[in-house]
Amino acid sequence: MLLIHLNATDERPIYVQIADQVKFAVASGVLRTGDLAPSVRELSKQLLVNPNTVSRAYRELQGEGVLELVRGTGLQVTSTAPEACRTVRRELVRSRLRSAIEEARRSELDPAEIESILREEWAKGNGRAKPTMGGA
Amino acid sequence: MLLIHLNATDERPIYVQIADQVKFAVASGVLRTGDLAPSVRELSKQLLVNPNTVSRAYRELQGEGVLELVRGTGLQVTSTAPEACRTVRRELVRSRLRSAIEEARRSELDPAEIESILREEWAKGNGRAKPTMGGA
Amino acid sequence: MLLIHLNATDERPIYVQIADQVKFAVASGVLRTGDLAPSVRELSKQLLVNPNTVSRAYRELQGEGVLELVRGTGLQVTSTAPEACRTVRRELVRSRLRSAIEEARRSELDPAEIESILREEWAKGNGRAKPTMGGA
Amino acid sequence: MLLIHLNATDERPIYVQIADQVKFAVASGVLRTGDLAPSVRELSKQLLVNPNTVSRAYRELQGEGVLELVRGTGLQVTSTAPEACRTVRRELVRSRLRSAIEEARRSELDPAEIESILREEWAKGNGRAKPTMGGA
DNA sequence: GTGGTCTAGACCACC
DNA sequence: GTGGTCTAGACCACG
Repeated sequence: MLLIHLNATDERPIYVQIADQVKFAVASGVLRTGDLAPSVRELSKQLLVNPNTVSRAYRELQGEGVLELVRGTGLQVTSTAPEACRTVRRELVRSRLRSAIEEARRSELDPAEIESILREEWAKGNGRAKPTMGGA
Repeated sequence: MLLIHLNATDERPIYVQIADQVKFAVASGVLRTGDLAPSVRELSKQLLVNPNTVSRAYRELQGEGVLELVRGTGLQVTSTAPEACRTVRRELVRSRLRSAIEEARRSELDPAEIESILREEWAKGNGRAKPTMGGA
Repeated sequence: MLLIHLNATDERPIYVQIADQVKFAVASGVLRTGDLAPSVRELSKQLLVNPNTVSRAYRELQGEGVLELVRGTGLQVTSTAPEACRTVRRELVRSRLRSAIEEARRSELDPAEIESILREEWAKGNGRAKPTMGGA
Repeated sequence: MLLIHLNATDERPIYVQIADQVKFAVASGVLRTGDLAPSVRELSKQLLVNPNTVSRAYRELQGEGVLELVRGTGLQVTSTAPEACRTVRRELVRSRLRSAIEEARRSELDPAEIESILREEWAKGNGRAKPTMGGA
């Protein structure tokens, strides 16, 4: 079962958050070609969100060729989706990181300080096995 | 004289961009306690923006205690602003970076790959004088 | 349904009157946590006021944590609002009374006379059920 | 020498605060018929206020017959001023108290609570010799 | 349907 | 000159 977590403080539209997470699920193999996405009703109930919102997320995903409608059955992950989502995922991640970094630069905060923040935040979520960034 | 530059591609509202840049100016000492912010009319002319929009930015800044109204004179940088703006700036930068990094993790992209993206993007904007991140 | 009454003779801006009355409504339980404030358009129609004016009142209320935006739905009374509004109301009332009294004192009018004015004005609006102030 | 104290948090225009306090000074005998009001320059220096502001206060006072221009000398307290100011003072005090009380009522705060606030605030500034309000 | 943003322009009070 | 308030109305994103 697909787990999607909405972040109320996230300023991005809910439907974008949903669509992105579906893409992530496809990229990481949680959803595979031929799998059905959760029904609009089910997911909307689970997320306590208006069905229109889920619907819109799915519409976007159809537009991007990630899901396709199989009449009488539901929305199925396409055969091209996994590959595409892996690429998309990389670019999504990159673009968000880039824009955050760019904005940090625009703030005219001391670059050294930005870098130290970056290191701290990156280190935070890493188990002791992965403290590579920043080295020594 | 305070230089503010609007970025049309920036998705944030104009008034937020203005307010943030004023805060950054205060944080970096370009505007000091007691200085007057550029007048609403002047700044609106300079930015080719409606006076109401500038006004709104300034109102937010009053609400945050960065500016205070001196009747008939203009909006003055408060005595508490510089310190506050420095903190705010740091936290603003940190929180944006953090949320981008958190989402990257949620994407279940290989952490090593995230780290490499991070390094690349950070390196991009740095002159050759500052290639420290990532170390040796 | 929330009843708001604008007072043309009141020197305070319309948007402040609206915001205050919403706070009072929350304080007195007419609006409860989770309730939606009247929509901007609806209230603006009811009060014969520009939607922007209502909007501004609501924006202040968001800034004070009384209302929060539920995207596509409306503005909801927050969980912390009722308690906060009760406190705010009390302090608002107190501070207005205090400053009026302080100024009365600064006028060097005979204190006995001030007190008699106070009693008169307080008595004015009280039904016969509440003539307690000033004792006997 | 006339002591005037401006209250920055007071929302009333500065010129009104000045004019009112001059009237209070006349009412209480600090300034008497024939006395000269402090010069515009002197008072503006003392209050750290724009001379125009003092000027405007004096203009109002001339309009109300409290001061009159004696050419080459300054602004003199008129013969009718003391009597007039005593009346005006009473009405000023009353009207501010009244409007504060009216607003308290509009807040729908429990009247008993308003009354208790009123008593507290009134008691605050009274020496032990004058705890009359509210009786026992 | 909801609110948010922005423009244009009027009017006012204050200094 | 300064900012504040308000109106009128357009456009957009979200649900």
